[in-house]
Amino acid sequence: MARSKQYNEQEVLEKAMSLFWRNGYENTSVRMLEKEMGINQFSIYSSFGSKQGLFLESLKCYKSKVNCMFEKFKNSTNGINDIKEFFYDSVQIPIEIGNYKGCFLTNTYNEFAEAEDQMINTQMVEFMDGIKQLFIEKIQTDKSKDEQTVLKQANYLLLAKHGLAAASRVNDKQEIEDYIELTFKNI
Amino acid sequence: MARSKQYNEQEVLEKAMSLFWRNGYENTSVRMLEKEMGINQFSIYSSFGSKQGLFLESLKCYKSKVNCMFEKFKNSTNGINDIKEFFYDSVQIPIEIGNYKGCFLTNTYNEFAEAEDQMINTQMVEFMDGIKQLFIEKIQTDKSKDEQTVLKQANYLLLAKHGLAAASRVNDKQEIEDYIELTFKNI
DNA sequence: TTTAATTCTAAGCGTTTGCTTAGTTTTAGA
DNA sequence: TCTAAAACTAAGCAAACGCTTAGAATTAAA
Repeated sequence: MARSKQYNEQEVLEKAMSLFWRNGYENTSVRMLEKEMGINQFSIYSSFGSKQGLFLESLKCYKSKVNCMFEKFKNSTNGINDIKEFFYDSVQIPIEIGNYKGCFLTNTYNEFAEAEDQMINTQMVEFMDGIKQLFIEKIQTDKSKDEQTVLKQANYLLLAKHGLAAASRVNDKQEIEDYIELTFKNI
Repeated sequence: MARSKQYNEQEVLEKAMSLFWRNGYENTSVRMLEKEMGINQFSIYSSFGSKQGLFLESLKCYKSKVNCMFEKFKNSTNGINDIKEFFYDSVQIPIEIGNYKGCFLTNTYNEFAEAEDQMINTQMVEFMDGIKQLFIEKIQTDKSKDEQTVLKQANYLLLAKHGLAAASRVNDKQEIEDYIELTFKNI
């Protein structure tokens, strides 16, 4: 009936993700994506609809890659210590996946912090709220803490996690480790 | 001999600064600057040379605006407590100056974190190194701390300050306050 | 009042952006 | 083998980008 695709959508999507991860959304042009993905603009648009569509798929692709980390985090039962482990993982795992610095999701959160893109903003807020909720649950396992303390600490750790993701793009391993250790001394 | 300028360079520079502050470098076009500054592109280029030249002047302009905060920080003599006060000021002062969220310099640091712009990168590294050095001096006023502890804590606070600046663009006053208080709890 | 230096306006330069489309090639079913 | 649907190539679209320039308007010194 018809010709079949000469590329694998998952494969080219991973290449797109890697490029978006390195450069961010605005600093990645469709021409750059063509080269990285090894397919023509027509193919990009027929498979993913638009640059934004491709970006959203790239975010999903990244999420599934780091999902094991979230699962480990959810399923552990050591309260605050799980959060600390999660901090270490969230620096290490992205390096293992793509050898790129920083978390693709948090980089995106920063890039779109005050932009008006509704689709991407929704994804980001969901992501951050999800993490915050997990933090709250972990902190609550210490029954001696009242509700206000739990919320304050969850909020503190969320901002610290956010700062960590920014730092992991620039700072070295030792600096990152010192930062995490001192962050949890305050809890 | 010749016609005189119909605008004040300092006045239009402050308007440019305000626009760059709100939108960042890449998301501010020369057309937008024209409107905000109220002068023609020709005038922008004859006064500031290039978009980058105008941006560098805007950074300088911002620096001079927040200089009082740095002076207060340098001249205080309460060690760690000065740093905490500096954290509070660095959230509050930018709001007082321009009613915009976040620190223009740190926003810029983030935007150019992995860019190749030499001029702007130099300015940013200088800025961050300056703050780090001040942190070290403040922490050293506690003679009980050995050199390694001083450096670790300085590094920790620098990353925290960085995270704070990002957070101040998004989070509310109470969240910011909780964050600062917990950051200094065990220092 | 003339003159020449400078500022101003506004059009337009070449390049890059995201995206589309005309036209060719491939390929599975009739 | 023929046909039609899908995938491909490559050229090109309008808009926006940073920046320049031709020419008119202004103004202080001669």
